[in-house]
Amino acid sequence: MARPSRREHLIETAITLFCEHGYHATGIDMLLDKAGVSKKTMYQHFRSKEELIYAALRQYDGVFRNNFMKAVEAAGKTPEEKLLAIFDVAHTWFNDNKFFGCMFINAIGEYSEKDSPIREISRQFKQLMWNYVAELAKDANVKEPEKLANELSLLLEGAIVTAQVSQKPEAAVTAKEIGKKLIDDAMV
Amino acid sequence: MARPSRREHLIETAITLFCEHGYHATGIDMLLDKAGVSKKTMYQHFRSKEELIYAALRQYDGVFRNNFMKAVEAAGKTPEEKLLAIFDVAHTWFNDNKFFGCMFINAIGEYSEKDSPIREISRQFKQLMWNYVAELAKDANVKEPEKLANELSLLLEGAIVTAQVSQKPEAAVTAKEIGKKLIDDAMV
DNA sequence: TTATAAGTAAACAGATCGGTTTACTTATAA
DNA sequence: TTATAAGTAAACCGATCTGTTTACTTATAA
Repeated sequence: MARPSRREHLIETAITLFCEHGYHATGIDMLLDKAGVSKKTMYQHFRSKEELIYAALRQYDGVFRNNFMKAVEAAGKTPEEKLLAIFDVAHTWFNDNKFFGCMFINAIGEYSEKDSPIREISRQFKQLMWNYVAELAKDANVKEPEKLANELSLLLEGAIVTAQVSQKPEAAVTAKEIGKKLIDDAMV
Repeated sequence: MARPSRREHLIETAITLFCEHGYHATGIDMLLDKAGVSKKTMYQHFRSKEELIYAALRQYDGVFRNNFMKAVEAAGKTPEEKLLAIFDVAHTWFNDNKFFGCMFINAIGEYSEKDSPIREISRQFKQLMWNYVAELAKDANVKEPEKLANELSLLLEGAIVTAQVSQKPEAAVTAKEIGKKLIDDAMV
């Protein structure tokens, strides 16, 4: 038994290393050493490194969005508050010393082939995040919820990259201020 | 002679490949094959692959900012127009079929060590871009030019990543609309 | 008890990595 | 003409890459 545990642990380790060092730079040997799992076991669970990358991205997709949404719901009561809380949650994220930017943005940088499954997963993740923002916007009864979702999503991306590249976690505050203006403008 | 030509050509090739495939995924052999330059010659010009990466980033830093600023100046007369033109220039960039996101953002994703020279060059590039936006903002006599520079820079980052990951070059339009609001609000 | 499934450690494979060296070929300028 | 600098092609190096295989060790459940 103990089957789910091994697989899970490999994915967890993979997420950690891919986040910090990137995908090509993370070797299988290093990963297995860190995970304390033998090579045979890994290749029993995943057919290739790419399969492990897919699994890691898929797992992270679910976990991240779940945590993110929970944190947003916890931080705001009304839909408007929740929309703004997005940036507070992001701020907390940026200040984590294990913050290395968005795993999916980083993945796209290393896999540029247009039909790559890795790109597809990343695109889907962003779509699902957008869906969530759009839902909140609809709940808030704003004029054009999808437009507002576009705007707030773009602000979030900008904050993530600014926090990552320019080492400015306070980019979340800038994004929040802009977001507040846009939400106010969009309120009926 | 012909010395500058070889070095330049290696850097040009490096920029192209690093942009499209990333840094770790681009092997020296592949690069040299594409450049039509022998290995010995390359290692005569650059002490290591990392040195070539530095040189490529530095070159791209200069060229990109020069082209970007020229395009912005050409597209707008008044400082306000120029501030908005940033997003038009970005839009054109996003629609280039050789658009693979920002070279520096992608670099950060592969090199996470805090004191890495690659990170430093990338941080500097973003700083210099910010400086330019801040200059334009000052010329436009807005209330808080540096705050506006923070905001517009963040919007630009957001647009770049959205165009790259979600394959939506029209993110530039979204960013421009938000930018217009912020500029208008900041006008004295 | 014993068959089975899942694990480990480690050798191995072939390719590729970054980087060096050797032998030969230009081109140029004194 | 000839010394020099810069180039090429290709062999070579040790390390590392992804992935496979072998031999042995658990743990579990019939």
